[in-house]
Amino acid sequence: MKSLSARQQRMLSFITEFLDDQGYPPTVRDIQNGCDVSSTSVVDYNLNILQREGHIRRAPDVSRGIEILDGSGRRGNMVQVPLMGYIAAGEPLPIPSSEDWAGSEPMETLDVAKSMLRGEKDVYALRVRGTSMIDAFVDDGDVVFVSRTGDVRDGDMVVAWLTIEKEATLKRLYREGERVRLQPANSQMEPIYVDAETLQIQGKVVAVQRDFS
Amino acid sequence: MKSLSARQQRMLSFITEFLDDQGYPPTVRDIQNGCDVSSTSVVDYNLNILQREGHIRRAPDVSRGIEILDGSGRRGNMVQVPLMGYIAAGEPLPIPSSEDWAGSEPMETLDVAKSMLRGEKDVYALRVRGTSMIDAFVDDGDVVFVSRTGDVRDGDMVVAWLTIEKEATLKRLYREGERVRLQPANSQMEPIYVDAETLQIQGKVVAVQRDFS
DNA sequence: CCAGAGTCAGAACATTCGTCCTATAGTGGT
DNA sequence: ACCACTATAGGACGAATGTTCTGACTCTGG
Repeated sequence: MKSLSARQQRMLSFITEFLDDQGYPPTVRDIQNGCDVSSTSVVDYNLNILQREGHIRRAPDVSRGIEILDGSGRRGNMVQVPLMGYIAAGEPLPIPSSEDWAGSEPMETLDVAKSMLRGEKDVYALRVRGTSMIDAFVDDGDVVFVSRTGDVRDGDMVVAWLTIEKEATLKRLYREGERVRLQPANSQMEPIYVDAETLQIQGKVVAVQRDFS
Repeated sequence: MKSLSARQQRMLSFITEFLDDQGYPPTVRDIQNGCDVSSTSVVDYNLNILQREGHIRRAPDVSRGIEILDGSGRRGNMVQVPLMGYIAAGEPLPIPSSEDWAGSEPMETLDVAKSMLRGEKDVYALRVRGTSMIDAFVDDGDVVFVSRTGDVRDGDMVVAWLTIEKEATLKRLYREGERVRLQPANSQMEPIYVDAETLQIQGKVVAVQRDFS
């Protein structure tokens, strides 16, 4: 990939800014004016180079048919994740079944980059209340992102609901025959063992996020 | 704000999907075909309603001049944060001065939602190596987002470099006259006190993120 | 039943806009 | 000097596209 000329770099950043400002791409003549080019043919010429080098994609015969490929701040790279409620030891978990959730009212959502979700689908978020998740390095106020996927493998960090103790907790899960070993993320703490019957897995933890005010 | 007719809702979601797929907005005739409308004038008519109700913004006489206003998955809501390197106790910190950094090579970047950065500017990211940050609830492999802003107030979580011990650490900072109190986030651990001279503040911690593989 | 508002169809019109043709410099290689 | 290649201009053609005009259909309230 060759390096871009000054004019080409200027055009590329102009297109990006124009897109951020206006919400739609610029025309050839917009670029011509914005970058002090004296002819539309020069813009066309350099746009083709930008396309050849993989920076943009052009749709032929389509006005404003420019798509920016690099710089991943693109629209499709963001997802809105529903914040379903709180998770705390001793409190019942909001159990978001897919159907329930599809028809439910629009609730608070969090914007996150798709890359943060590791390609997991069907993700929701829970805010941690209290310091009961300390053994998973999760503090009061943190947000955990949970994937509802059924595919939970040994060693995954899961949201577990202990039906007897009536406690929600974040642990790494290992199936050991009849029983299940729940291993804290914090190596200084001991694992606990429970009967597989007394455990409900609410989902796999994909990411944790902590903000400071 | 009136509720939208079925056709208007269909048009709105069509525009959104078209934008995600193509990277640029649809034309009136694209919408006409995509939503099974028999005339461009009907599309124009309903687009004006969508604009009046605040869902889109139209630029007059501009092809594809449609900007989607609601739905926050918009391009401008994402930022690319440079991942500057590692932070670990005992290792020197990469010190990204603004000038240094502006001219430096393109490095790995992380996509994050703007909302996660709490409006902080001049943010970079560091990956935590080792378990030396446990007292800040930060584990090996976590990513911390740091704002280079000069505005650090008492109680803020900061990236501190102890020049004598040659250690990097994450602590809450309180200025107490000549000396500085560095308070771990973990309440079970004791604060440490250092001379203000032996401390370099590399920035304020804005957020922490942990991914599971 | 009628008036008026809201919605829709079809077509024509005037721009906007991508593309292409031609021409002029500059550069490096032979 | 000659040629190939790249970058730049100016302009013109034709397709793409927003806008507008006319007419019709439905529905509601009086």
